[in-house]
Amino acid sequence: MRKPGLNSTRENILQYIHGFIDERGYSPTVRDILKGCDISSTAVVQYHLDVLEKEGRIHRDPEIFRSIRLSLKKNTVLIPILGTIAAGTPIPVPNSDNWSGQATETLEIPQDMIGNKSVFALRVKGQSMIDALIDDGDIVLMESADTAENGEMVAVWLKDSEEVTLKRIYIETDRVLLKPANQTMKPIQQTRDNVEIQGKVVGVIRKL
Amino acid sequence: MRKPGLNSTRENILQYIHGFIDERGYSPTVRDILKGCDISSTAVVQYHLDVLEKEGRIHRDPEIFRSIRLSLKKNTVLIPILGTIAAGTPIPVPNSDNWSGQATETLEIPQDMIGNKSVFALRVKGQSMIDALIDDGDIVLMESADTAENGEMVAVWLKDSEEVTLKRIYIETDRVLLKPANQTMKPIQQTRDNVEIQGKVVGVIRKL
DNA sequence: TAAAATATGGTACATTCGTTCTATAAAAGA
DNA sequence: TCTTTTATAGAACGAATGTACCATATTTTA
Repeated sequence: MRKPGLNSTRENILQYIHGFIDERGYSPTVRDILKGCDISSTAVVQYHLDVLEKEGRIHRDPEIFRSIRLSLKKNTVLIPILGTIAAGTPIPVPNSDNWSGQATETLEIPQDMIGNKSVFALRVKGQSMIDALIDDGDIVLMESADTAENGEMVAVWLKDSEEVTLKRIYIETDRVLLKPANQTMKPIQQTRDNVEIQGKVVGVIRKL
Repeated sequence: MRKPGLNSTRENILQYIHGFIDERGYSPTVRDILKGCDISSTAVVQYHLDVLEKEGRIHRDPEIFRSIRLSLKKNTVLIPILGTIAAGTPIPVPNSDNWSGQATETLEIPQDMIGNKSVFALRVKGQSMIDALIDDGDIVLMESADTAENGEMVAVWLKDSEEVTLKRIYIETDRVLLKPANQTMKPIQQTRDNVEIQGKVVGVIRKL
């Protein structure tokens, strides 16, 4: 067989459909694909479309012209707003159960803001994050994680004071430095076993 | 003539097309519209489609089935990032000339973040806006305006110090109060003729 | 190597569907 | 009222297009 997923005719067709829709705003016909992919018979196109549909990568409606739809997402993504974060609140970690469509509220954001990462959103309540330049009512986009690179903005759970706060993290050998985003404010020190990373902050959205 | 824009056949058609695309993912044919809008001749549909296209509300490609596209925006909008704002920089006000496609960079944001307002974006340089919880690199969404309601976040040009700053504005009889978004910081007073409103801030986006 | 699965080609039918032509009615402007 | 514009109607032509049938090549599996 040909290269499993790469340069095969079928991947070409898929890519062609994608580009066609992108450019023209509607789907190509069998014969558009035929020309666009240098195929010499409509039956071949039909054959590959049948396979692609069985694989769930496209949808078609029988006997309806230009009805091909890609199963790909668009360039915007629906993010579930899982809840509220405030000082003293642990972050509700999303698991595959409570995830699907059950978030009472969602937020549509451009896909390039989050890349491929699995992201959820939290509404910030109160001014407790204000030293990270995050105000009451702001929405933070979070990626769940329990580790982080130095300098990343993370949500950390401080065990002794029992609160969550957003800070830039710098892990050193014997301690952890938590710096507010606001450079005029001083970093705080924590012992390594007192901080528990809950997630990385990948974005902030403020509607006024 | 019928009600100018409301319940006319043409508006029905437009709404039907919108719903059809939303639901099926491709455009209706002339005959789909015929059935969906209780019209008894394809020529009538054709006639209204011709008018709609002349009005610029739809696009079609001749002799291509299901090629109707709505001129409506999707639920995301491309915002031009017109430039950079920093302390001391006046805001470049967009006029119809420099607007079209010439902004070197654009930002795709959800349409419900700005409603119907005409909005542009500025990248914030430096920490000069940090007391308004706006950091270096943040993008502010602005609506040009030279007046504002009390309590709105506005970009104001301070004549004496020759700088732009983002603050909440409260106009009183004899003076203007400018409050940072950060409630722990004190407001500053200005005489009314020293402040010049450049625009309203309608959103903040921070990518991390 | 034989058989089965997968991929490619050629052709043609039947429907779908954009378009056009003509006629008539209703509304607006003069 | 007469004319012009706008809207509705019926029908039909012909091109666009999904689909089916058959044959053949290529690759995989046994």
